[in-house]
Amino acid sequence: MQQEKYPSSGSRGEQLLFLTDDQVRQGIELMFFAYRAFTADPDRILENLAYGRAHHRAVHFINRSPNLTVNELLDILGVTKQSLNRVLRQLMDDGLVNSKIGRIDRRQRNLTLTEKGQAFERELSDAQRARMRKAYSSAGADAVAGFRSVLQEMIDPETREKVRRLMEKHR
Amino acid sequence: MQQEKYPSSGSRGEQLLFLTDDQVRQGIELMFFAYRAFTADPDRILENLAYGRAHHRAVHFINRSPNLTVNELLDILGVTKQSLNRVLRQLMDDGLVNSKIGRIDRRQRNLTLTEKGQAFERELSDAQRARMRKAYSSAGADAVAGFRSVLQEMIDPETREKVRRLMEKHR
DNA sequence: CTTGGAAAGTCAACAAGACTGACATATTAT
DNA sequence: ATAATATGTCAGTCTTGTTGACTTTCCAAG
Repeated sequence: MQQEKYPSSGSRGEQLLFLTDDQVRQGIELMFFAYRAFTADPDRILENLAYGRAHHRAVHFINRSPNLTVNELLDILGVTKQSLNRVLRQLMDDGLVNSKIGRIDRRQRNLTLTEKGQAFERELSDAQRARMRKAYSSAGADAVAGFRSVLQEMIDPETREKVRRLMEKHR
Repeated sequence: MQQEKYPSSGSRGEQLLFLTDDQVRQGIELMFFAYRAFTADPDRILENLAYGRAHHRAVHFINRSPNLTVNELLDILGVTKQSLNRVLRQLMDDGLVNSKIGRIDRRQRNLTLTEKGQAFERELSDAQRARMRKAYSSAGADAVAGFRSVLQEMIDPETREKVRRLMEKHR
């Protein structure tokens, strides 16, 4: 969280300054504080509605990829079906999510948001996007490219690939 | 998670392209997946030891700022004292954390890690730092600067200032 | 010097959201 | 016909957060 210090020398050490334990530790702390800020706005909305982060995540990805199946959503979220089922049950009971039997494979359930669900999603993501957009524009386009690149590299290649495939499937 | 598309035109719209909803949504998803990856390595170690993320966080900040008080730690972590107390109790009972009565204000408790606690902290942070360092070196110094800058901007100014003060107090 | 309030600790009850394990049902694939 | 898959559900556990109530210790201002 401290101010970064750029040395003026042209030594080889300078090239790797961003890899010192101290720099890396600062990155770790930034991730902690930034993630908390990142979830703060939707959390505030959710706590008035008897929903939690789990509902937000489900709604986000159903909105993003309409008609995705339960298994695909499980894969994205990385939780157990029992855990997800509780959340989906509530969302369906409250009329935010629809579940249709699959056309091709009738065992599957294709999930979509109802209009009410879409409004809910928009309310949450508007709050979250506002913060993100502000951070983006304060930091500038080059910083955003760097931000994205470091986060990408942090994700395991298998996860990255798995998510990439799912995202393009539901174009 | 999709590939970024840079337009070749020089229009004014280009300047703000990275602020489209789609770009911002991709950033949001990156935060989600990257944070999960970010905590995965320490989580794996913790689950064999009957500890959780809360213990990791406490140990991290006690290591980072030896002799910080319970109140300061509460402020950093943003949880209730009851929640933190349970965690600290376990860590003290297990001989990882020491609590000394404050010199100036005897109501305060100054927290430090025992040698055992330091070893524990190192085990966890080595795992986490390895991923971070790898992401940093793959992405490069410029990307790291951008990464840090965007995360900084995402944090509320008050939090940023609060943490900055604490960090420099325990230099 | 007393008293008010801050810092810390503790107890109890509760909830969200994760987990495991077991089992049921429908449907598809072999 | 049988095996495997996709989904749903019941029951129980764990971590980590919450509130509320209460005590002890201690500093500082009246």
